[in-house]
Amino acid sequence: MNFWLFKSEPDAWSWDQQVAKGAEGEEWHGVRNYQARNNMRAMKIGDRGFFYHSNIGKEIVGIVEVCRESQPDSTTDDPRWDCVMIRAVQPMLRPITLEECKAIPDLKDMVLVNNTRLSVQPVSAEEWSFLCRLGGVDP
DNA sequence: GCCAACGTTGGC
DNA sequence: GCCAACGTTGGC
Repeated sequence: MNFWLFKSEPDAWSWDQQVAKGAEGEEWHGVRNYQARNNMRAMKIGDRGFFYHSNIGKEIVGIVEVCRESQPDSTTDDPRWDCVMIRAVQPMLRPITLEECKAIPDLKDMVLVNNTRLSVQPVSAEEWSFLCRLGGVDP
């Protein structure tokens, strides 16, 4: 299984909205960046990811699961763009801020810390378990 | 609101 | 294929 991180501005799409979608999940549409798209294309059903609030909060707030593999993005006719569907699994018991991640030596290589602009990014297994422990949830 | 980092576009 | 101009993201 691989691990990922999905960024969203809570003004546009928040964790609460994601939770409200329930087990059905929601398309992670609107991504118009090749790197982010390629990351989604690499995802398998059951892969897990962190849900991160950018701009407001700047923290990891929950855990999601890929529930449909990459398919054409329904919000565009442009065939270049597709996206996965994700569903909320559980909230972080304790959200983890970007500030915190930056201060932790074990996380110094995290994409979140080093490439602020990539909206869908990989997370290593080590980073995943570390952050889950920190956030009070099961890896 | 500003600006750094980065991606994309388009002229040559 | 290079690179300047421009647009966007997202932290601060």
